[in-house]
Amino acid sequence: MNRDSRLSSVLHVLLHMAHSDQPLTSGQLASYLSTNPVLVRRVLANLRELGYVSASKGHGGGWVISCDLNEVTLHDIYTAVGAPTVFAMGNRVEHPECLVEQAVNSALNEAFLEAEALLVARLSTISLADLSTDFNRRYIVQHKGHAHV
Amino acid sequence: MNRDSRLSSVLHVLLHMAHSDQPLTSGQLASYLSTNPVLVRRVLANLRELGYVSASKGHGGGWVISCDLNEVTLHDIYTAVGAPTVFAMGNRVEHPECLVEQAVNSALNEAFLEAEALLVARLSTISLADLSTDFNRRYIVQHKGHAHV
DNA sequence: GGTTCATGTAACTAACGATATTACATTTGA
DNA sequence: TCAAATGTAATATCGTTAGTTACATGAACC
Repeated sequence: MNRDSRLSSVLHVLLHMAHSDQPLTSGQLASYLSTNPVLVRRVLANLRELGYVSASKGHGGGWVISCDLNEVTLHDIYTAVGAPTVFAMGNRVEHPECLVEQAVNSALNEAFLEAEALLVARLSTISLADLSTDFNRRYIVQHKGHAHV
Repeated sequence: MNRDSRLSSVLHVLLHMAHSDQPLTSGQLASYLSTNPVLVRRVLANLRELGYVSASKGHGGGWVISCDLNEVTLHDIYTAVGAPTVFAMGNRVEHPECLVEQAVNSALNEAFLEAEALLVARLSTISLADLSTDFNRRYIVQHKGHAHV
């Protein structure tokens, strides 16, 4: 199956933007992801409409974060990129009159909805600032005590 | 995304088999799913290799359940059909050296693994017999008290 | 024995969605 | 004015599930 990596991608570039003191172009961000600048502009366009980032054109332009990292959670970003389908599995076409299918779908749906609720709850507890803190911790470890600005 | 419905499908036909007193052909089972007999044979072949069902050829042949409904859980069936990918989302190609990606992937992976663990736990608590019981309950409700055999 | 009905399985096609690419208009700053 | 950047549409690529066709094999019934 072709897994949707937009959430992972956009978090990746957001964190790069959070640790840059100047705008980053879609070309630079794309190189971090080993992908195409158009994809970056496309996925960041969703965040721009919600005010999480802003873009400027022309020389010295690019993308900057325009929100409080403490206020935005991974669930907010998940929603911003279009709340992609969580599960790669699902029911077949519904045949509402088939009692067998009703019994099966009822059991599966309950299990999937519980798992999705837990996932959403977890994503809601993690802010972009938490990710940034974790990055700084990793940076300090790798550079033996010298903190990243 | 193209959602995998093999688990749902196979549970559906298993329950039909559980409530039939004679073998059901792949053609009959396919009509319950509005699909093709070959697909049914393909997905049931996995269960046959594990002894959950057995098939007989020729006149009067078809598929029957050959396991104890109380002993087999939805997780067993999930495993039998190949343990399909649970989530439709995932990380991009890994760049192990990028600390930003490490921080993002760490947070996402933890959330996804927790949700998957809950899903597996739920599927493990539901037996085929539970589904059968639920079907009978629905049957009685619809037929105003006359139980299905 | 021969016919019919069923599974077993390989090979191929179709459909779908995420990703990737190309192209070009628009805006901005030096 | 020119170069650099976004904005966006149109299109191609790729991988996976689902669906189809074809045919070999085996079993039951006459």
